[in-house]
Amino acid sequence: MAANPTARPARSAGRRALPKSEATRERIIAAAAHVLVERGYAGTKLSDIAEQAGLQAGSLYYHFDDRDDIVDQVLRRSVRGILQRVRSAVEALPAGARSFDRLRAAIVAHLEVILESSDVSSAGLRLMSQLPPEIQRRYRRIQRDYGDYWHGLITTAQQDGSIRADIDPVRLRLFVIGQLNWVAEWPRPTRGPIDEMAGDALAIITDGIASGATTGRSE
Amino acid sequence: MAANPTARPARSAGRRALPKSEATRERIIAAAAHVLVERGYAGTKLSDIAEQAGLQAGSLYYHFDDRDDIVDQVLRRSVRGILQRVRSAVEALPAGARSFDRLRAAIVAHLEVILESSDVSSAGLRLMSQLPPEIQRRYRRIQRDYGDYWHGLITTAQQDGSIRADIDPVRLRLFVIGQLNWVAEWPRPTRGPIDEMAGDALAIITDGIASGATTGRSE
DNA sequence: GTCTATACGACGATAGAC
DNA sequence: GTCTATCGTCGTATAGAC
Repeated sequence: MAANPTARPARSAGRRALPKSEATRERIIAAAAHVLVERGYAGTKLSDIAEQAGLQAGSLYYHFDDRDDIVDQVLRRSVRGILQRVRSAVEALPAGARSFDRLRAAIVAHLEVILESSDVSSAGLRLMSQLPPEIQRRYRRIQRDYGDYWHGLITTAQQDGSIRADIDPVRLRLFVIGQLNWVAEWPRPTRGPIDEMAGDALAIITDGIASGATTGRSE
Repeated sequence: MAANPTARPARSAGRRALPKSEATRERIIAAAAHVLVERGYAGTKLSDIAEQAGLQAGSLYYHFDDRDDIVDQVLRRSVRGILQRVRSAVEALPAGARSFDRLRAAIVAHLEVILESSDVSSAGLRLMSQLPPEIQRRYRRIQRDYGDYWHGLITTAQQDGSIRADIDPVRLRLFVIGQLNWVAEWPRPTRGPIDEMAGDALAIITDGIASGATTGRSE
């Protein structure tokens, strides 16, 4: 609504052809994600975003319509980014990979994203509940896509018998993803190297915490 | 700091002897918890709390010093309540209960609290990250007690071999509790009856999602 | 594109009537 | 105890200089 960049960057040959402002736009989004995760939706002030991005509060309005517009962009990239990462991790597997391994790859990828860029990516996961209904609506659509993707992985694995089928696939998914998502809330000191964390998570999720046979599933 | 109830309620015989105002104080705390969970820390306005509690914003100051005082009370009760519930659930077991069963009882109790009073109880769990450092500090002490209690349950079970010992007890705890905590974020429709939810959670946590032997722990 | 200055509204907190 | 003002502060958003 504000910007009207009549001309794209003069030379598109260089290395990437970034419209001059597009770059700071990204900086702002990254900054906003950081503040959002730390302060929550309502606690995110434009002045904080601006400071984090290295400019003045008023300048934000050159790049975005208003506060919610910024939030919107963050959320959109958040889940979209995770979906891409997870999907490409799964598709990177050899052609005939077993459904169980595809699920494992998804689990690891999901956790990796959270641990790596805990800002931009995990923002969407944690803010959902406190968002104003309107934003929540728009955003839920994107998140549903992600849920659907997982749903496919899980039901497939259940059908070919590689994972237990006695639990509703939706709940199973929510329990598993939830366990991973909560890692974003862990105090930094308790976290370990990504590969260790992934290994532990996988071990618990696939095999459980019971040692060997002690189980006792029937109660 | 404001109130100075010179006289306790005249008759203490009745049924409970509630200092007249003590009752509304509780209403306010419950209301605040509700708003906090829905809007986040910064998004919680006094006017919302007041409305939810059935009085005017200004009236809140008769019962509390300021906004943060209210938040403080909510958080304090939140984790304190969960600890009590979980502890009493564990202690309700027969004297010589196996460590594994004690852990199971804790898992179920923790989940139950979240599912029942998703407001007051889960408030503390979800707000931690977005709280201003000062409040966070005071509050972390209480939460540490809760973590310690779990730590005891887990290390004991690891030592007597009833649960796997190849995963750091702290991480094991965080993964398990995290999985349960995230249930508070589930959309209502996806949740089921408490006992079903508890059964599923227990099954996944203890036995994992892999079907029988397919495991593949080594990678 | 980014700045400074400012208008405007919203919310926390206080004062005093009832 | 709870209400109805009201003040002061802070944050969003706009305007206009650079």
